[in-house]
Amino acid sequence: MTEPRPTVLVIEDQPEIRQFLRSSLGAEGYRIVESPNARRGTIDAGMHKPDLAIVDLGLPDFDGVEVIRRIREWSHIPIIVLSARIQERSKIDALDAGADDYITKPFGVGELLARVRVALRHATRSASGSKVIILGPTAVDLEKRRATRDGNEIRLTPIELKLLTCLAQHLDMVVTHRQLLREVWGPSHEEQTHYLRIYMRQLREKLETDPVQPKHLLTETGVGYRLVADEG
Amino acid sequence: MTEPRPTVLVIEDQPEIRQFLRSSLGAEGYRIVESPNARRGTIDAGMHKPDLAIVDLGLPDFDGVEVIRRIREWSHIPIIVLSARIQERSKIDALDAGADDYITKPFGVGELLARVRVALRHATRSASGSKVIILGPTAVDLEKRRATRDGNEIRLTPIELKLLTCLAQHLDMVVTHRQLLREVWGPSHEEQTHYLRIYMRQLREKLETDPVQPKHLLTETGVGYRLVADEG
DNA sequence: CGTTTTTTTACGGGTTCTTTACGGCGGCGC
DNA sequence: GCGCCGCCGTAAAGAACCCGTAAAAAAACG
Repeated sequence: MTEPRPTVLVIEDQPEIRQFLRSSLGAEGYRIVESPNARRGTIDAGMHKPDLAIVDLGLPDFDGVEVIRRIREWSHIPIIVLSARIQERSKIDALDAGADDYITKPFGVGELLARVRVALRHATRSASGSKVIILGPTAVDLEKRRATRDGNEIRLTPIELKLLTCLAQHLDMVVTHRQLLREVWGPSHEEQTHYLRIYMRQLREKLETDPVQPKHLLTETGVGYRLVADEG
Repeated sequence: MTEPRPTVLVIEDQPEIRQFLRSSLGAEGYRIVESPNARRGTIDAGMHKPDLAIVDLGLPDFDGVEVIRRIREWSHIPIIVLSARIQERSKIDALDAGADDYITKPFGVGELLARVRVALRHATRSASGSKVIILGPTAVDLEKRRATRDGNEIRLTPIELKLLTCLAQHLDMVVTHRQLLREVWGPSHEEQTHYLRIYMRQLREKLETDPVQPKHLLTETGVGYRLVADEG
């Protein structure tokens, strides 16, 4: 809207993938800044102040997770992680470190652009929104701790609300199991992922039209959960 | 409106955020006073007598919650808390200490200005206008410390009135157990939640049409209570 | 001294949280 | 292809917690 050309920083060592990203994103009108390694990446992030960063995890000099940590020390821009299937573990580490989303190689143009759009939209939305999220027939006001469905009030327990808040703060983005458990139950319960299964079901029961095929409270197998809201 | 230029005190250590606040609020015509740390912040608050204070929780010298306590010792100006911590814990602490609102980083201009407006409006209203709350058949005038039901006066004990006032100051919002106990009985009685149960029942008996199914004095299980008034 | 108000004590019922158990689905190795 | 295993969803029951209610004792008040 107001921004004519969002700037995307790409931190990636493999030339072919850089080429691919450059042409895909360039065709959509994004301005691209490329960094071939982690060191340059952190520097370029500070210099160019991009609107979005795409970071490969397998970098030659040091780990992509470290790049994310350093960027997160001073900036809240959305970060999308690029990972091979083998790096399942470090993918989750990256999300825990502050990344917002991930794409598993190999990937296509469509998926890439979709996630980039979502990430940028999230940035502008979280910047200028009152904290009311619309999920189909239900609306949740996190400030007032109240939820309505088709106009009628529905009751949310403290834990349900904490979970929802945590997911809403990373709207449209992935939140890992560890993150959720740490925020809601505390660091000592980081391993008890079955809590999440139970409460996600309850939340779906209360919020979703069809709890069996959720449209908003989505599960990212092996990683965490994602809350997708409607346009306001 | 009547005030030409409300003064906003910003207590924040990070220069970028100070810059952001200065430009955002300055463009709206507010006068800005900036303090880089907690110590200066409490001093500046006393010197400049601002109409509103924005306080970061993560300050270098001592905690933002402490700043709030010190300001609250002598002033009732609205205080908005700024924090990167998502934890529910510090949020509750800040509100308990006397903060009025809470913004989680990152945030945008729109959200900031909206909250500032709300806070200032709240302040001028509670300062000037005679505050009368309508709860179905009963009306409560907090200024005159009187309540009527269907026109006849009903007697409220001092504690009942304090509780009602405390809830009314955060109309439509949840007030935590601790907050209520602290305001009414003092900090040393923060644990005795059974006081609340007893007095809430008494209040409902006097105010509600059907005390068993309250329409205005609502309980938020595990958190606190909420007062909902009718539209005026 | 009598009345009003506050504090103390006790109990029952309801909600919420935790624990435990089972079945389905998909990947992965054999 | 087949069975194993990890991950997820579902269900239900037990425990823990919170809330409302009642009533008596203590304190404050005039």
